[in-house]
Amino acid sequence: MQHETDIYDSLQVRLISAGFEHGAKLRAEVLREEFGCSASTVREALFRLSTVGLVVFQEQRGFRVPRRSPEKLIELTHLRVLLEGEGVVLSIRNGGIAWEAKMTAAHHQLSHIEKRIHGADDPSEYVGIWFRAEREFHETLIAACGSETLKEMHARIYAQFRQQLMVADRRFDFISENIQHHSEILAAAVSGDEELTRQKVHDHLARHLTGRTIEP
Amino acid sequence: MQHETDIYDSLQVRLISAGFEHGAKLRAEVLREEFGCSASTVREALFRLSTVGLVVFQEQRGFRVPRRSPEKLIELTHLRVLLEGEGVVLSIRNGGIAWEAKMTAAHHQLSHIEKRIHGADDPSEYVGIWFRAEREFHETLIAACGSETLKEMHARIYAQFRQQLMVADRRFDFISENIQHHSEILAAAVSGDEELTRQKVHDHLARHLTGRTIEP
DNA sequence: ATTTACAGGAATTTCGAGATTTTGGTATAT
DNA sequence: ATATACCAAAATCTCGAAATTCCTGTAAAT
Repeated sequence: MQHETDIYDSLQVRLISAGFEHGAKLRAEVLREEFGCSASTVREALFRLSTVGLVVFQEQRGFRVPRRSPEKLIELTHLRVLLEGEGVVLSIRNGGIAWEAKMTAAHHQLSHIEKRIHGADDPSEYVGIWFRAEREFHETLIAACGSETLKEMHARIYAQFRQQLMVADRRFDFISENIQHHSEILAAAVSGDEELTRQKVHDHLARHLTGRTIEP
Repeated sequence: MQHETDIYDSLQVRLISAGFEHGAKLRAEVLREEFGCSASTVREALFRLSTVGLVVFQEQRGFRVPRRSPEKLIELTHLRVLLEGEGVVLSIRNGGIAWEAKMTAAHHQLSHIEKRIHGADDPSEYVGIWFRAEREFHETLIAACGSETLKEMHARIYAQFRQQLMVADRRFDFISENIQHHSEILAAAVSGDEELTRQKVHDHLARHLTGRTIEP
C-alpha cells in the first residue's frame, strides 16, 4: 500500500530529475491516477513540497513546477558555497580518519563514473547514476560537520539547485573540468587545509555564479 | 472565512511564541474546533509546518511540537551566525543609504523598547512587542543582501531558534547586555566595516553556543 | 475595435465519514 | 515477577463528493 510519504518521495525525485517540465502545472486530480490514490493525498504531498521550494503554491490556483530563473540559480549556488564551505571545514575538524575514508570512497565511485562518461558516445544513459554519485560526494563532504540542521538545509538547497539545472547540461560538456575539480576538493580535504578546501568548493561551483549558465 | 493559509499563519505564531508546550501533541481533531474548520484542513497546515521544522511529524502517530534540545539550539545559532553574517556583509555592500536608514529606524524602535524593559517591574507584558522588534531588527540586517533565498532560509532558522527559546528568558536578564550588542552591530554596519560587523553579530549570539543556555 | 458583463465549465478547497493503525489495559502463560 | 497475546478505544489516514472559486469564451455596450 502506498503511503503519503512514498508519494512525497516519488514526486521529489521526479521534480529534481526532469520528470516534469519547468513551469508545468501539477494537478492533483491528474497525478491521482498515477499513484492510484485520492486527490487529497497528492495534495498533501504537494503542499509539503511547496514549503521545501520544489513546488510553487498559489492560493486558489494550484501547484506548479518553479520556472527556471538565472537569479535563483545564482542565489542557490551562493548558499551552496556558504553551506558546503562551512560544512566541509567542520568535517575536516571533526571527521577524523573515518570521514576521510568515506570521502575517498565517494570520490572513487564518482570519478569512476565521470571517466566513463568522459569517453562515452552517448552520455545520456549515465544521467541517473551520475546524479546519485555526485550528490553522494557532496553530501559526504559535509557528513561529519556535526550539525543535522546544516545537513538538512543543504539537502534542500541542493535539491532546488538540481531542479534549476534539470534539463540543462545533459551533454556533460563540463565533465572533464569536473573530474579535475572533484579530485582537487578531495586532495585539499584530506590534507586538512581548511581554507584551501573552502576555496576549491567555491571554484567548483563558480561557473553557476555568472548568470550565463543555462540556455536550452 | 478562514483559509488554510490563515490557519497555517496562526499556528506558526503560536508555535514560536509559547502558544504550546514543548513536546505537546497537536491533534487535528482538537484544533479543528478552535479554527472552526475540518480536521483535514488543520492536517494540511500541520504538514506544511512539519517541513519547515516547527512541527514534528511521525507516520501514523501524528504531530508534535519539537522537544527542547540544547544541541539543536547550538546548531540553529551556528546557522544564524553564518547566514546573518553573510547577509549583513552583502547588505553593507549593496544596501546604500536607504538600507542604512532602515537599519537605524529598526534599531531606534528596538532600543526604545529594550530600554523600557530594562526599567520595568514586570517585563513580561513586553514579550510580544519585543519579539516583533527584535525580529524586525535582525531581518533588516540582511534585508539588502539581494538574495530572497537567503532571506527565506534565515526566516526559517530564526523561527526555529525562537521556538527553542519559547518560554526561556522571560525575565529578560540579558536585556542590558542586549542593548549594548544591538548598538554595536548598528554602529559597525553603518561604518561599513564588514568583518567587524560579522564579528559583532557572532558575539551577540555567542551566549547560545555554549550548550548551557536554557534550564526552565 | 475595445471594453465590460455574464454565463458555463473546469479546477480548487473543504468536509465528514469509513478504513486502517496505534495505544493502553487485561488476561494468560512462562 | 516478567513476558506475551489479545481486545477495545482512540487516533490517524484515506477517500470521494459537495461547496467554492477561478477561468474561458461569448455577447452586449461603449
